[in-house]
Amino acid sequence: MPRPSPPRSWYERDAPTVAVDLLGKLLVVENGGTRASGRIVATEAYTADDPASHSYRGPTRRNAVMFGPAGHLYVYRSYGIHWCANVVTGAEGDGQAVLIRAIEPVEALDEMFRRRGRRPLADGPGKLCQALGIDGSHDGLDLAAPDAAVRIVDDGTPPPAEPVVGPRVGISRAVELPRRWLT
DNA sequence: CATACGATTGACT
DNA sequence: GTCAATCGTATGA
Repeated sequence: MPRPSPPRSWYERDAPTVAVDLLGKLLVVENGGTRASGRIVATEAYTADDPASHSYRGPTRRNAVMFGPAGHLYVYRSYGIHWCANVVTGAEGDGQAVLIRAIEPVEALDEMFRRRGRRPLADGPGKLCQALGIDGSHDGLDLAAPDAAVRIVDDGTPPPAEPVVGPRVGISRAVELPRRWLT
């Protein structure tokens, strides 16, 4: 039997460590009676000492969840248009999170296409939130709760033996920091 | 109060 | 390759 959902302590490690361990896990969302999921294939770690991180300048109303306990979902609006989902990591008050950058669709592909209206389905942080139906109402959700609408699931698929460290994208500061991982 | 801008995406040259 | 969409947030007057 796969371990359905990692315990909170799994999320309480540093963001770069959790970012690598998230690769290969399933991101599962239950919405209006339907269950959609995808395998996480790209992540990026953000810490408070990173000028590109929302937490760099301390807690604000938007990033409050980042400074809360690990294992919660930090969802923010990007460019006034898209939603992006992060997993909060580290100790409470650290301001760490891992951005889910891409998934490979696994369950409910038709539902994803219905939500997206086009392909590709989920190869970017905004696209995967649209495909899975993640929005601002999920901000602060506890991923470690057994009955949570959004969960991280370990289905036994091993993580990549050697995750690739890729260049950071979509940001204008600290582009050189090796914090983005791909399978 | 004013305003510049973004952890993106999609359309277009 | 370039660029607009679109609006909440952060920052400074």
